Amino acid sequence: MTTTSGGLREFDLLEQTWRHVTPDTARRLLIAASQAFADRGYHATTTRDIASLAGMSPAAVYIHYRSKEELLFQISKIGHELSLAVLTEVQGDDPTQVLANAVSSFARWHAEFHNTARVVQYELSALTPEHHAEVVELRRRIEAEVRNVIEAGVETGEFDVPDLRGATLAVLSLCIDVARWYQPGGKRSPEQIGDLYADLVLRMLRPAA
Amino acid sequence: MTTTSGGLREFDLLEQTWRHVTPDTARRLLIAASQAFADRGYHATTTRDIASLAGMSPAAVYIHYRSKEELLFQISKIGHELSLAVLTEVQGDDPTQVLANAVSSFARWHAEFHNTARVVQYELSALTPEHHAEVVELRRRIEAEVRNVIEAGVETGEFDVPDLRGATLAVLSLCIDVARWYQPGGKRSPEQIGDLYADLVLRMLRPAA
DNA sequence: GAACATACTAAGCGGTTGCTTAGCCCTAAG
DNA sequence: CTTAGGGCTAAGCAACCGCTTAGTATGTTC
Repeated sequence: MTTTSGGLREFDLLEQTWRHVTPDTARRLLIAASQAFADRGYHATTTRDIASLAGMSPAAVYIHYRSKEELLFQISKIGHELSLAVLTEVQGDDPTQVLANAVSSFARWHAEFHNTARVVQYELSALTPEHHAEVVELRRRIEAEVRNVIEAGVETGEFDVPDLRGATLAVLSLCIDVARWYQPGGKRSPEQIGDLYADLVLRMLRPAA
Repeated sequence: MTTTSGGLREFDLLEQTWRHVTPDTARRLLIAASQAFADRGYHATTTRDIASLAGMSPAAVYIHYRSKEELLFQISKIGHELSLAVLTEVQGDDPTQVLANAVSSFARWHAEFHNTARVVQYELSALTPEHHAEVVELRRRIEAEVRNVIEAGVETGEFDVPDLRGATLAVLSLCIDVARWYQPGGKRSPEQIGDLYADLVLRMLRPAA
């Protein structure tokens, strides 16, 4: 049973994202770090902030993670994998349905899990070159997933796009940017944002009259 | 005469944005700061980085600016004003033309001046509450400018949108996110991005067949 | 040429950073 | 009861942070 209180609801969503991380203390540190990184940014967050949010001493961080950057990498990697999974799990009878579900789910994910999404989308440059490369490969697969759905719709004649890669870029960009402007207390729920965006994207790709 | 070399071309664009700032040294510091803030982020940039990029000693910063945050505020304020001006200067015979020009120019600005645009879009939370409020007012005017154009098109029947504020949000979001993914060496020029996006947005808002 | 103003630098201050060290507490096997 | 080991903390280290102070070089005014 989840509560409806703002702060606790936020915490529940973070718990949901990181539920597979063990042991318990390592998970609490990841949750604290993703909260802090999303709120203040990676560089503005101190290891003392993270430890304090997790209710521990500053030194406790280094029992479970080698460095502050390793904490960022875990969040970024798992976050990318989750957002990719959201896309690969999408179903539908035809490209129109599949794309509508993909956009709806992907945009909704960036709203609902905007904390994780912000770290995923805006802290790439703080990763070490090796970790950055690993994450870029996941991003390539996310882009390919969306491009393939649009391409399938072009082949059936359901979509009409002048520039496949350009359209893919725009669709992804639209969904990703939700993480920037979304606010939990706002007038649109994550579900409503997903519906709105699925509709707008289908309008954008439909053939002319 | 501008050079075609990457690094110098970038510097020319920054010069163009800040050409009204005087004295000379204050402008050089602003250019250095916007370069560094865009590349590494505000919090990851030190005042020594900025001074060094401007070819001066760390103390020189404080002759022209009260603090590092004041440097950020100047960049953010002027940047917001410039991007608002891009929208207000747009012309056209009908809402369709005006919106196409607005989207084309606004998206193009976020590509061409992606350095400034990144500071404008991603460092809001590093401003003091007073400076933040001042900049939020400019953002409100930017949103209103786009919303009014779309509304005008809905009234003439040129556009068909199920949700005016939702459509405005999506159009703005699309253009703003250009600053995140644009890379100077990429295969699309700022002009091409502007054209692509104007086309996609008009497709999104056109009435059904 | 004396007096002043402006633009800058060298040096450094107090505080904070990521991270380490040394040791304590608790559990559990021998 | 002893001993070993993992999880944690108190204390602190070296480096770095934003910013200040004291002083120097240069040009201008009378």
